[in-house]
Amino acid sequence: MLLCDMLWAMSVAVRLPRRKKAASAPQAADLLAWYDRHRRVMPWRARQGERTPPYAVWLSEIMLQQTTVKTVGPYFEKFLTKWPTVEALALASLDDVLRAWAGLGYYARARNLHACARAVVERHNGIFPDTIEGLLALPGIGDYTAAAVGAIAFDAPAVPVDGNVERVVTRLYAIEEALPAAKPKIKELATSLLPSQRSGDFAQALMDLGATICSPKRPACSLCPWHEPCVARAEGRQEEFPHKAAKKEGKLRRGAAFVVVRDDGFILLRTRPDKGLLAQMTEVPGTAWSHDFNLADAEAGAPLKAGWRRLPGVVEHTFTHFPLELTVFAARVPKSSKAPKDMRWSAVKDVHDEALPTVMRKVLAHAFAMPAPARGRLRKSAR
DNA sequence: AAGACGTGGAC
DNA sequence: TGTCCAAGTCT
Repeated sequence: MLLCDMLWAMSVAVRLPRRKKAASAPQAADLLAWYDRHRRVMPWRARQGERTPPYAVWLSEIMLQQTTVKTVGPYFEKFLTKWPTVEALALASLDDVLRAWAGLGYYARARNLHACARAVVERHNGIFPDTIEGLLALPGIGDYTAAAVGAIAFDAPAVPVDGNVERVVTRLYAIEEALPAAKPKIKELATSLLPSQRSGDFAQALMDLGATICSPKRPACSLCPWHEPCVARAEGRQEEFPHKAAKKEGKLRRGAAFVVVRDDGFILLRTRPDKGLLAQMTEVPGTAWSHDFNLADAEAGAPLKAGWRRLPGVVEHTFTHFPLELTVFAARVPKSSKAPKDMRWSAVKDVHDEALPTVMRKVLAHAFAMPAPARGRLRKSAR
């Protein structure tokens, strides 16, 4: 009797503070336990308890910027095979790196990747710096990547805040402020959850959680290790977060592209300017891409005199900030034809080795009536 | 500090 | 089909 009273009193004393159902603080341990059971397997991710070398962590993180895990996979393998060390990559030519990167997008990453490899070799004796500040000073490494490489490669106490982490944290705390203004607050809250050990696992766990459970649509809250402390979930508003500032859409631009084939099977190519869109990538000659492009004037922009014929349809491509429609002209010229200034002939059979961005691969596919790199982007008939 | 900077996949 | 978005950085 007395014992029962005591136990009852104790349980009340213990439970009362939680009675409010106020969300308890999220525990890193719960996330890490979930991660230990559900961590995804990826080419750059070491087995449990092991650590990926800094070079591989860095390479994967650069490739993963705004790019899906699935897309990155083959590129990561290719780069690691071709250039197994940062020294090897530093020794490569920029053109070789751009050609290997072609198709991945955001080509400034490839130029910075190359510059960063050289900086690590020249300024750090080939050893990646193990501090956030040291990493931040390298080209192509910003807030996110410095924290990611620091945490994953060196277990530095940092939390990388990417789209996944933004989603997880804004839901966890029901942050009403919109992105990107809420970024500092998110970073602060995420850091407050960081455990004293296993920074790298914590970072990857956060991202895995965002990628698999705490997804943009239909998050699987019932499977979430942070189900209980999640404020958005408690309010049934998990899909509302994160709030984002509205983005405006770009205006359509049009232009013409010229595919000229020499009788012996070479096509005319050139290299784009050092700066700006698709900088230093390869393209077929073409007009400027403008809002007021006039098809009637297109042939005036042709690289050389030839019997141009306009191909039916257009090539459609959408960049991050504007959609593009390219009308393609084709011609055949004799073997004796000279390449105009700043242009060169390239064998059709080797053209896939060129640093051709996807939009240019679409143009060539259109001209040669071959399958386009991306399905469903070609309009066959247009008139 | 807002805009430039690619691409492919999911729904 | 169109829209969103994916491990962002640089200027």
